[in-house]
Amino acid sequence: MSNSRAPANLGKNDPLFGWLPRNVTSEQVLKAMEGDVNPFTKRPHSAQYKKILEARKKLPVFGQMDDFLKIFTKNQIIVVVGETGSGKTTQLTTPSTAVYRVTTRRIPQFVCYSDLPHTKGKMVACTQPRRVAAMSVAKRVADEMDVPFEKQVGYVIRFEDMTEPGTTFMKYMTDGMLLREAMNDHELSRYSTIILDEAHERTLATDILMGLLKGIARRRFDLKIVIMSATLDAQKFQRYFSLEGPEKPVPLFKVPDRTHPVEVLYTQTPEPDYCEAAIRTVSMIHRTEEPGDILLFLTGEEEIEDACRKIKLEADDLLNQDPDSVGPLICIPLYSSLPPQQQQRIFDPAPPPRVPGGPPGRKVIVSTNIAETSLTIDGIVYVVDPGFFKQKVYNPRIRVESQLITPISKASAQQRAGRAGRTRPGKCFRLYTEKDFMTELEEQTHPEILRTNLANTVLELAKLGVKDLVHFDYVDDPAPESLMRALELLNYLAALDDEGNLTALGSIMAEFPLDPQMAKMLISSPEFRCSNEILTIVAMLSVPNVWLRPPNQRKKADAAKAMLTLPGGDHLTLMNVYNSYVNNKHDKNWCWNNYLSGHALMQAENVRSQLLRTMEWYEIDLVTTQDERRLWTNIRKALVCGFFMQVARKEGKKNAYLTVKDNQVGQLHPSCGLDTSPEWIIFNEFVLTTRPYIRTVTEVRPEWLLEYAPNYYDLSTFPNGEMKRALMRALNKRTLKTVAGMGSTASSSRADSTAPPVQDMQALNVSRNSGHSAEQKKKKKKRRSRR
DNA sequence: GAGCACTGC
Repeated sequence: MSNSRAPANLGKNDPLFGWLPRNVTSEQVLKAMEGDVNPFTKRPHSAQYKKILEARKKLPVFGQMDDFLKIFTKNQIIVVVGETGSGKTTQLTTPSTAVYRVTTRRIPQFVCYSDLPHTKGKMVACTQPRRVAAMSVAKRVADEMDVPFEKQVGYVIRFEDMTEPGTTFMKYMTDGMLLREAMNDHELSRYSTIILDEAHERTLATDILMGLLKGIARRRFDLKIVIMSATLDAQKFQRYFSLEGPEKPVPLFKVPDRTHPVEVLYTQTPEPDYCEAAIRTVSMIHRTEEPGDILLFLTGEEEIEDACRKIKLEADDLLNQDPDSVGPLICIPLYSSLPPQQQQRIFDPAPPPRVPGGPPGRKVIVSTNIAETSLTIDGIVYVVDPGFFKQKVYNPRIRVESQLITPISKASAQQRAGRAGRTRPGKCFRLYTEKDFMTELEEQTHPEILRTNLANTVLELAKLGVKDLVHFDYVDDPAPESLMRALELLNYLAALDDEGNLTALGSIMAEFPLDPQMAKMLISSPEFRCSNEILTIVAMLSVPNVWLRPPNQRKKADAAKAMLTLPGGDHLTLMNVYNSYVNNKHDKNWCWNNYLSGHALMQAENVRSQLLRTMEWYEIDLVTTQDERRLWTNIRKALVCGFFMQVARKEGKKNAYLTVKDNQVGQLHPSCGLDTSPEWIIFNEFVLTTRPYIRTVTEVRPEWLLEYAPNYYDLSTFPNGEMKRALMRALNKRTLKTVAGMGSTASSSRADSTAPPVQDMQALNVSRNSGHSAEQKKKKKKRRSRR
């Protein structure tokens, strides 16, 4: 075991070195905590720390730390739950002045005092599902341990590595980040203990990490694992992590989470319209309940904005009618696509009384699920819970993801209610009956792995060295159809060979933080001499929508968008927007005047430079063709290399398109910037909203499909129909051209190989397709005449 | 002629 990462100032004679980390007792930890010198920095404890320590000493809660250390030292894997209480109320046990409560937050610190990762050149990792949590918790823990932030205690999230190699031993990180590390270090050998926090959220990354860690634990006896979760899942994890079989569950440590009691009220009868009922309830609280802020949960942007308007109207009416008994009210919307500055408004104080001594004001926050876990707002006393949220569901049969408004789970309902009791006792109004709560709501929200497209995950698993994806030890097995769809896609992309093994190309694809289609397109793009452009397009496709469309300025916003739109296709328009943004020196005012989200564009720039670093690492050239006439054609060919499975052909009239092989009918989305409706298109998304829509589209030529995706467009296996006939016509045209003297090229030989290795892609020849430019000119002329 | 729940790499 190497000590190279241990701080240099730690000598062999250090008393800490003599500790047996696995047998540490609470007395030893207390001694270390109370000593003059901080054992982690070797510097004197700060005055502030000593003051806190004095207060701690008065509290008889150290017994729990002892219990934890006993369990932790004796076992390789344990589950820790924070009991949020159940049933109608939660108990208030100790006053909130308690300085050294044992909470789930403190567990990683106890782990450090016991594990002493810095003495053996290792680290303790603690994962979080969200970036903000990783950052803020790391900061707090550094303070509590009396060590400098971003030194001994640091964090790693995408774009930000706030750790110091050799010094940091307590590392907070997002779950996705640890998964990335595992791709290149399958044993996670840098860590002596790994803590998975918020495991009950069951994010895709946490689920995969759980499977990996269980495997690593069998090989690395020196690795300890702590799973932290809400109560409801505990038994499941205890059984899952048992290396000796589910009848011998791993030990559980319970931490009481202290919050204020929340009174939960149900409606007597079901509410037919939850939005209307929600507004009515907020109004009722405002009229009849004690002062205190309100949090209302709705499902999406439109609902929220609408509710805010109505609540404000009603409250203003009330204020005018009866200024002596009700105070003023502000209503603040909260959802993730709001610019950060507007999100900050939730921390504004409630408005003051209209006249001195009059009834106090009230703040109402109308929010999506974001306020359920990601953002905490102090001062909330009333929660209004209609019982719904929007959930992503994936249909592997037609390969479509959509958002559905669905009832929440009991666990979610409990979490929402808890938001009312953070500062003082509160009330939660559930807009459904108690009977429905008991009988209709599921215990838990379905884990993400059951509801999502697994293409990315399967590629990650392959890169993680998992040989048998179907029999991998999942906490919950994903749907076999989803796995099959993912394997199929990755095979067509040549990331996996016919035996399901990772190819050289697939290995590089996995290194990019992108969907496999986009990674493939980016890696292929130098062959078309347009990697510079594809890089931009990929970055733009990786960030949220850049187009702003404020409800009262839609026409202006649409006009601004039209100015930046290129008729060639939405992908080209995205590139144009990015280039204009850069040419205008990243000016926020320029963004604002053009109804563009400066925030999203900044993100795109960030993503672009991150991807560029990966490209450089793998020596993928950044090039732009000198022949401008061909640039757009080449970009579209590169699109085909990644997205050949997302192609549709025009069918009949009215902009209806039929997707290749999946046979789904969809319309061009109204946001689409094409000025014609071409026969063949390639699309980025097929979305199911009020109708099936095809979004972000660009015209392609059928002969490119045959040429760059010969396996998928193998006409001998293609289902009969108009689509096949159209492709046959294209094939015949191409054969004629080839015979006419362009000479045989790599494409004909490639048609038979299943998974072209990376170097084979060098064989793609760009110079062959000059024949199309004449056709395109004709088309342009046609377009112009129609205007 | 319409939306984008929320994360994460």
